[in-house]
Formats: sequence, structure tokens, C-alpha cells
Amino acid sequence: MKIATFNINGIKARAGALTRWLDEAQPDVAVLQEIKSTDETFPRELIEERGYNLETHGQKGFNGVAILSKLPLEDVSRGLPGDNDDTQARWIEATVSTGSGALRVCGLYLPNGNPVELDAAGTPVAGGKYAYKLGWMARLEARVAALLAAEEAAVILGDFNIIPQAEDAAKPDSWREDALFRPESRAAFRRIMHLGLTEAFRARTRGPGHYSFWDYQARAFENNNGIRIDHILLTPQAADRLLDCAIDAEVRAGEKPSDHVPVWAELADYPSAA
DNA sequence: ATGGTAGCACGGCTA
Repeated sequence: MKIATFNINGIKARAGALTRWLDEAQPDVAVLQEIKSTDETFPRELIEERGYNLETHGQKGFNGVAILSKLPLEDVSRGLPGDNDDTQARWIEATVSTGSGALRVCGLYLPNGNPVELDAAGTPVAGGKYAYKLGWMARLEARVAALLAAEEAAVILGDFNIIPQAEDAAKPDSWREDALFRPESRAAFRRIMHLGLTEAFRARTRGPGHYSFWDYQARAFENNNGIRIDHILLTPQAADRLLDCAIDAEVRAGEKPSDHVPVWAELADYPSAA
């Protein structure tokens, strides 16, 4: 089973790029981020006429996530638990029944966190975007802990807005003070990983030069000045089935592309010995 | 140091 994540940066502007990729890559399940659309105005036919089921969690103008699946989507849940006052649409979960049992799919769009606002003691300023990012990550940590406690196959994937290591940026020094790479952000990501998740891409590919985002400005893609911030995380029961993981970087060279490209993982439909 | 590009939606925010 092929499962993918793609920050499409606006569903209405990406009808061509998204459908070209769907038709070529044929994922069984995909999560989308930055649909920048309400549920009511989402062009569902783009997805449904290709045989996918679709669940959206949108908002007007910004953010917004979705899950599409060739298999039925069950037990859909919208919103990351832990803060009833959080109105930003950044989290959606659903269950798909695979050949080897249920798989919980959690699609996320983690807050960017810039600009970084710190007080004199270096504490993120309450109410600021960086504090919101770190608070959201604390809630994510709690949700991941619950998923792991269930001891079932789950995939947590999306745009994490986290550069895990220096090798995940072409120019790491230019990101040192950025919310995507600051020590507090990376530490929060490590805390989540160390609960017991496997990062699918790094389980398959070592070394620098592999990116999932290139800025639209300054010919970043042509210069391969990118960062790797879209990730696929697996619980042990899912990691046991991991066959492959890769980044569809060529999508960035297409017509009217998103600034992100898809990342996908192939999971065996049986408990794998690989 | 600033501005460079893009989406949504048509003004200004977000990235």
C-alpha cells in the first residue's frame, strides 16, 4: 500500500499539478496540507472522479488538511486534541482497512512558528507564533503517545515544518534562528520521535541533498537550495511493514507547482520481515 | 538590509 503526503499550497491553484501527480503516482492513500479552502468550496470532483474517498478539514484562506483514499475512510476525527480554543485546521485522522488489518492515518500541517518571539529569558512569548508552534508540538507528543500505547499500525505524516538535522538543509546556517530549525523546535521533534517512531525516509536513505520544499524565490529549486520538512513517521507495527520511501522531487519542475513535493512510503500488505 | 514569489481573494496575512 502506497501512502503519501503532499503540501499542495492551495487546492484551487493546484488542480493540474495535483491531478497529474495522482494519475502518475497512484497513491492508495494521500494526505494533503494547505488546501486553503473551506470544506464547502473544496473541488471534490478532482479527487472523487479518480476513485478516491475524501475527507476534508478546511478553513477559509489558510491552512486546511485532507485525506484521500481508494479504500473507505472510517472513524474520521478532525482537530488535534488538547486545546478547544485552537481554531486552525491542521489535523485529520482516519482509519483504512488494509490487507493486514487496520491502519490509522494521521495527516498534519504543523505550525510554521515564524516570527520567533522570545522574552529576555529566552522563553517563547505567550500568544506568539513560536509559542503556538511549540504548544502544538506538545499536544502532538501526547497524541503520538496515545497512538503508541494502542500498539497498532499508525502513520503520522505531513508538513512538519521541522528540519530535523543540518543535512536536511542545503544551507543549514541560514536556518539557525528560524522556527523550522531552532534547537527548541528540533528538540520537540526528537522528543516525539524518541517515544518510539520510525522516520520512513531516513530508514531508507542517508546523507544530504534530499529535500521536499524549495522556496519560490531566488531560483531555489534550480539551485537545489531546499529543505526536508515533510515527513512520514511510523509506529513500530507500521514500520515492520516499510518497504520503500522516496521524495517525488521531479514534481517541483512541473507546470505551476506547489513549493513542496510529495513524499511517499510503500507498506507491505502483510507483516513484513524486511 | 531589504526584497525577492505565491495563494487566497481582492486587503493583508501567511509562508
